[in-house]
Parts: sequence; structure tokens; C-alpha cells
Amino acid sequence: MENFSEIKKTKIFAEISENDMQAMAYCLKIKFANYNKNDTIVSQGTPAENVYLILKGGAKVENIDSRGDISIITKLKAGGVFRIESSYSGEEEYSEYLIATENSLVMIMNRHRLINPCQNKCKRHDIVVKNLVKLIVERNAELIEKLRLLSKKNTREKVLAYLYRQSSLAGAAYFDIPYNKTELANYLSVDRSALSTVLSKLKEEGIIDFDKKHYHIDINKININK
Amino acid sequence: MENFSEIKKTKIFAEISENDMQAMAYCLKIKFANYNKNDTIVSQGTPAENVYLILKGGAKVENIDSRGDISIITKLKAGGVFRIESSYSGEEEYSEYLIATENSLVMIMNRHRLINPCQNKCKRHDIVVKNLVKLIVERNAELIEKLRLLSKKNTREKVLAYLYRQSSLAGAAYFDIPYNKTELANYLSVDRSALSTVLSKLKEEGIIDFDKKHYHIDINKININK
DNA sequence: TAAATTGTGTTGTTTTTACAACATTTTGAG
DNA sequence: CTCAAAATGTTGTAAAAACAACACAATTTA
Repeated sequence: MENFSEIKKTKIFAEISENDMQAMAYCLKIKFANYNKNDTIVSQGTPAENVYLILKGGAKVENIDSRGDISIITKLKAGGVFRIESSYSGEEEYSEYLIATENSLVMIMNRHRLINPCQNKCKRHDIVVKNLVKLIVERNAELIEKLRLLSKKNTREKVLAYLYRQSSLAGAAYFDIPYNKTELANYLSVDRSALSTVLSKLKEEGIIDFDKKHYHIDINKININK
Repeated sequence: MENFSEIKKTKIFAEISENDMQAMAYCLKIKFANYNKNDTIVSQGTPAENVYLILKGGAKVENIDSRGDISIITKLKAGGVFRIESSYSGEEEYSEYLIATENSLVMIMNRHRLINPCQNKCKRHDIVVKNLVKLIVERNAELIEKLRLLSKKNTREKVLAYLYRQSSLAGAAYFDIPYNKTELANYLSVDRSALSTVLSKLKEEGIIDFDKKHYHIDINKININK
């Protein structure tokens, strides 16, 4: 099957055989599309019909509010799914937009079919639904984590909480983050130059160090200069 | 069955008959507990084993960070479920705590049993699991909504976005919110007195009006004085 | 590789916030 | 109903953030 080598690497279809995937393709109204870097894959406000699975490349999910402020919701790598929760929700239009951050291959599936695939109650559908729910719950945990960040009352706390978290996830004091400074500012919902100032201050204090997207955090110093 | 009249009012067990509920009680290790106002129902940091369904009364979900700052996550009414997503996630301990805001009756269920109830693959379990997923997705939408609020860059925008949303949900320019001023400040992660100042200013400008938990918002004026 | 675009750090100014302290008002318990 | 506790609005001050403008560095792309 077309692109199956990528499909089987994703969490949502991990345990599905090529034959089963073939069978589901029609059922889920699967389509494939290629996008160039910076292409808009989904616009904010368009009717929510599909779920988008990144097979190759990467994309970022953003939201623009009535004031024109952009807020980065998250970044998706291969295997990531855009609006996965929309499969179960009744949302009528996408409240976010999706932009390719690299040249990408995307698999597009009908969101209704995904949870109620077809008449044949075959086992593969159960697996997909179960994986889907697992992904939604993971997304939920991510959202809670981000809420915890944004609840911090100043930029310094936000940055430290974010970096500490990334360090924990990486299991090391040295780690890479997926955002450049401008994007990090958007992600944390703070002004870019203010973020830059805070980062410089933290570096000067020896609490963190960074170069490009590569960071180091000295955990022992976090609580000392609070 | 004990408390069945309350149970059948909840979204999660809505379509379940009394007999089926009876049968599930053992399976889900159901227990009931009464709490007085301000009682702690679940402490932050305790091992995550159960899911808590409010049958009567109400409760609030809060989080306290390492700095001691309290942040109100949400308020639950009858039918609300605490840590519903924990049933599917691998979290080891509760990262939030739950406090009764009124005298409350709570149903406690084993989180693992809830999604993998028992050997008998009876239909009622499917229904519960489906409802569970629906609730998780709703929770997901709530989280996204709150993220949108906290992404606003100042208190005024946060307040207006919050009130506008509540007004939309109520379908009216006059509406009640579940929070008093102190709680609203925690919910929006801003200083209470700063919130008070902003609210007073908005009232003075004629954009909003309020008394206790009752609010009015003049939608036409929101974008004019931005 | 050169030119254009994007990213980054810095600085000064203005606005907003947090913080603290206080006087009232409201609420709730006994 | 009374009294203590909690909530609320206000104010002044200090800290922090947003904003804007700029120089330079890094990255793209033609």
C-alpha cells in the first residue's frame, strides 16, 4: 500500500497490518497530500471534516485571535495528528490552523469514519479507536501541562518551568527544544524581546545556557534565586 | 440501588439501567462518600487509583505549585468527574486536588476497572466507555478554551474573553458565573486586586456591569475601546 | 555566492501587573 | 442576631511586561 512504511510508524496505526490498512483506506476516505514548507495545510475557520496525520515532515498548530495575536499551540512531528479530538467533538470549524514547517506528507482521514468506520465490526477498527482515545488522552495531558505553564505569573517562571519540563522529558540537563526564540515567545504567550531579556538574565546568572535550540539547565540553581 | 436517582442523572451513566448499574457496582469497585463543605476529597500527590463522580453538591479542582500559588482549574457540579482522563493515562499520582464547595455526595470508582470493567463483554460497559471518551473530549475542549484565555496578554483581555465566552454559553448578555472575585482571579491566574481594578475600570467604561456573581456584558462595546 | 529575509539581543519608554496595606461590606457560624 | 472571618474595592509603589526601534547574525533562496 502507498506510504504504508510511514503509516505503520505512527501510534494510531501501529498494530495495523498492510492488508487491514488497505481495507480501511476506503472506509476512512483516506487521501494523501504533499505540502511545501510554510504551506497552509488547514486554515482557521474552515469546516471541520477531517483529521490530519503527519506522515513525513512536520507542522505547527497556531491560533490567531481577534486582536491579531498569534499563539503557537504545538508542533507536530511525523505521527502527530491535527485536531484528533475533533473526531469525537461536535466542533463545526477548525479553531486553529496548521502550517507545514518542512516539506511534508500528510494523510487525511474523514473524522466521522474514524470513530464509526464501517458496518463490518472488524477488530482493526477497535484497535484504531483505542489508539485514538489514547492519543486524545495524551493530548489532554499536554494541554494540562501547558496550562500549568501559562498559569505562572511571570515570564521567568514560565521559561524555567518550560525548560525544566523539557529537561525532565529528555532525562538530561542538556536538551533540544522544537522552538526558536520567536516561536518560544509565542508558545509561552509572552513578548519576544521580553523573553530574550529574561533568557539573557538567566544565562548571566548561570542558571541556564543555550545556543540556538540547544539548552542546558542547572537544576540545583533553580530554587536558589527565586 | 443506593443513590441510583442521582447516578442516572449523570452523563456517564445516563443510559444505564438500575439493574445494569447494580451489576457494575462490584465491577467498578464503587464506593460512596459524603463530604462537608471545604472538606478535601482528594489531596494533591496521592496515588491515582480512582475517578470521582460528584452525585450531589459541587467541588473545585485546584493546583498548588512549588511557589505556593493556587490556581483554580475548574469547578465541578453534580455529574462532574474528577480526573476523568486519568482512567486512560498512566499518571501515578494526582497533580491536582479536589475540595467540596458544598456538602456533597461523591461516587468513587476504580479507574482501571472503568475502562476494562470485567470479563463479561456486556453492552453496558461499551456504553460507559463511550460516554467516558465523550467526557474526556469535552474536557479537552474546556482545556483548549482556558488556554485561549490564558494566552491573552493582559488582564483586561482575559476578563473580557472570559465574560464574553460565559455570555455566549448562557446565550444572553446577563449571566452568572461560578466564581467569586477571588476565585476568578485564581482561575485567570492574575492578582486579585489587579483584577478588581480592571473590573472597576470596565464597569466605569460601561462595558460590563456586575453584582456578586451576576454579570452583564455589552458586546457592542467590546471592540471599540480596545 | 550575493542579496533578501528572518531571527536575535539590547535598550529606552510606557503600560500593566504584582504586591502590600487598608477600610468596608458581605457572609456564615453559632 | 451577633461576631468573626472572608471577600471586595481602592490606592500607592515597585517590579515586570509590552512595545518599538535598532544593529547585527544567521539562514534562505534566487
